[in-house]
Amino acid sequence: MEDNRGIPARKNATLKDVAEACGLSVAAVSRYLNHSIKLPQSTTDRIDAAIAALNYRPNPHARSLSLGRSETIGLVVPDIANPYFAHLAAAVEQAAAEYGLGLLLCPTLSRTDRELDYLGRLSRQHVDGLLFVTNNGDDPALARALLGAKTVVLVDDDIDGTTAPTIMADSEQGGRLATALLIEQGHRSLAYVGGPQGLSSSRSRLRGFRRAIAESGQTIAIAAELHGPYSSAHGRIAAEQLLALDPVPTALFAASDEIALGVLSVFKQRGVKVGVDISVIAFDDVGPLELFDPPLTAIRQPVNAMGRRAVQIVLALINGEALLPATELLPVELIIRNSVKPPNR
Amino acid sequence: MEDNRGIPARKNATLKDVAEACGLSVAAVSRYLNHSIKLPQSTTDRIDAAIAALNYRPNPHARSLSLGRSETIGLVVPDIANPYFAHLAAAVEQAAAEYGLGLLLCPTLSRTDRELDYLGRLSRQHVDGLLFVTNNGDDPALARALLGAKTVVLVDDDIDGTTAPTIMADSEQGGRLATALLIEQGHRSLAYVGGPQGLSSSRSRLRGFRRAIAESGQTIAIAAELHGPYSSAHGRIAAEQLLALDPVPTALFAASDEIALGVLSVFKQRGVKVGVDISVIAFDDVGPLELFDPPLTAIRQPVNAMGRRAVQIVLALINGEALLPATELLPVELIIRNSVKPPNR
DNA sequence: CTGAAAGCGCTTACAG
DNA sequence: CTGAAAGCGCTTACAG
Repeated sequence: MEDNRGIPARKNATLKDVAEACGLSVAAVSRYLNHSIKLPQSTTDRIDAAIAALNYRPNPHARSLSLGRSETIGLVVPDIANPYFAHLAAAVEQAAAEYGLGLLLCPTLSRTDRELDYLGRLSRQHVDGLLFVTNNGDDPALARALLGAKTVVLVDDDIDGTTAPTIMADSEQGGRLATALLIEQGHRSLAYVGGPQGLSSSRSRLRGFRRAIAESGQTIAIAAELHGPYSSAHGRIAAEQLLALDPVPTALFAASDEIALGVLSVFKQRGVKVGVDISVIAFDDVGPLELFDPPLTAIRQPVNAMGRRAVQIVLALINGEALLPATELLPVELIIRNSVKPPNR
Repeated sequence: MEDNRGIPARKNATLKDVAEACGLSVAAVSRYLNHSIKLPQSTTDRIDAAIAALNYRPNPHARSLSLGRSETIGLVVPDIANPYFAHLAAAVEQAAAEYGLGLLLCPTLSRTDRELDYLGRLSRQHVDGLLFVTNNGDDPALARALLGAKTVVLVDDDIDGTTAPTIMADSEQGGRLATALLIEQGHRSLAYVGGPQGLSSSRSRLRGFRRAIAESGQTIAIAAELHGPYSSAHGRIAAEQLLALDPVPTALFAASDEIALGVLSVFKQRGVKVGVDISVIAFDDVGPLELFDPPLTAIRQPVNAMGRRAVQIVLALINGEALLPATELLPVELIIRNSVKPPNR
């Protein structure tokens, strides 16, 4: 029993130190720690005491090397500064921690080379699994690289030509709900300001948009269907385009919060009153939309549920459990605020 | 030379495989890879070819175990879903990647036990260094644990009684700039809605607030100095308190974006017009404040510079370089928008 | 059940 | 300069 208060340990205790301290073999202690052995209470007490006295904690690298896994997963996202991904990361980390997994952050800035690089880390067992969010789902090189990866779950979007399990929000239903609200409020000239044309998430939101129109039984003009990155820059460009239209549509559905931000900033700048001159509904609902001018109506993505579910599935994959259904769609929710009003023309 | 297109490698190539493939010892290849040897061009070509053919990549755990370091740092933050920390994480990750360091995400939800746990991971060499953001800087247990940690840099706030290098924004200057703007616009009754009283960041912002008042040469009433967590919940409570005052102050300085969000939501709910009934200035400037109603004036923290600088310093610490000045203050910036106007009473 | 020993895949002090 | 070998700290198949 050593007295080590205050003084930083000269050297970390190893399993060997613990074993010696209580007169056992390292194997016995290791087995005890990994719950693969049953020992008499008196012995386990001795081990616990030695661990406490020596302040022993296993070296994770030795463990990883020996085990061939790291008990760490990676979260591959385009940009962690984006509030949507930040929320996703928080949800993922929390779920991962509950399952004893560490989380390595892998932001790609949407660069395919970085995405491939992180996939490489997976095969080197740097991480045991990867939660993969990409805006390059239409890149064949990515799809090819993904084929060899057995413990990847796609989040938020799928990738053409892969069979990896996928967790997504029900984007089509979201697009449908959003558009139905616009129609219900009386709008008859609508625009879709979408994400990248190649991405399934944006295609689904567009499908929902069209479907709500078809289902309405009304004569609705589709003033525009615009595509581009899920960015505020794209939102700004789209807003300019819409304002140049004649007539300007009376309502628009923006496929992400970020796009809506860009749209709103142009409208604000040009004096276009949201909810009066034009109604706007967004998709994601992660920003402080309730504080916007006016508070923004949006479709809320189930970020927490998606993060948690993705962790569960990657863990099942890591443990070699039976294949799960290829794609899971999680329900979205309509959050009504003040940016959708009946048209005033 | 193997043909492995399409087929996932049966097993990852090791250094031994590479060495055998080109008739060298593992030591030679290892040294070459670590740049601690000079080999003839013909030899290095052979090695490079073998590495490419076998698709060799070093096993990071073996390397870490052998080296006693992991080339990974951890970022300890209260909550990654908070936009301020999300931006910080993005900046840190980018800088870390440039220096070849991985980034492990360590969110604490401000729980001291989790903070201590992450500190433990550091001593187990799970990570080589830690960038540490905490709201518990006044907790003596934390300070004690930090004493033994040689490769920690404190970010954003310091911890009482530690000597760890610290990177912070110049909060006092920020508080001073913010308050000076309010005074300059004619306000004579001000409130400070601050962060936790025990935290140096909030104390500094308060110091700046008082200093600007003292320096103004005007007679200024300090209507309130409120303290609480850097959260929107605290902002909401504070807003209620301020509105209950008689007279209500004509302007307030909120010590974080989050606090401002809470304040604004109460004001919105109660019909208090920001910029008309009361002026508001925030601190952080990471949210889309320009889209708020009205666009929010704020002090901008140099998040990118802080993240980058913190990585540089932790790296210097890891490399055992000479101690650097204890605390670095990075300059803040006043971003004028529309939430501060002259008082109308 | 238990322990001695091999093995995970690297790095590097040491001897040639 | 170069290679054989030890060592990093675990886990676990194997033999007792």
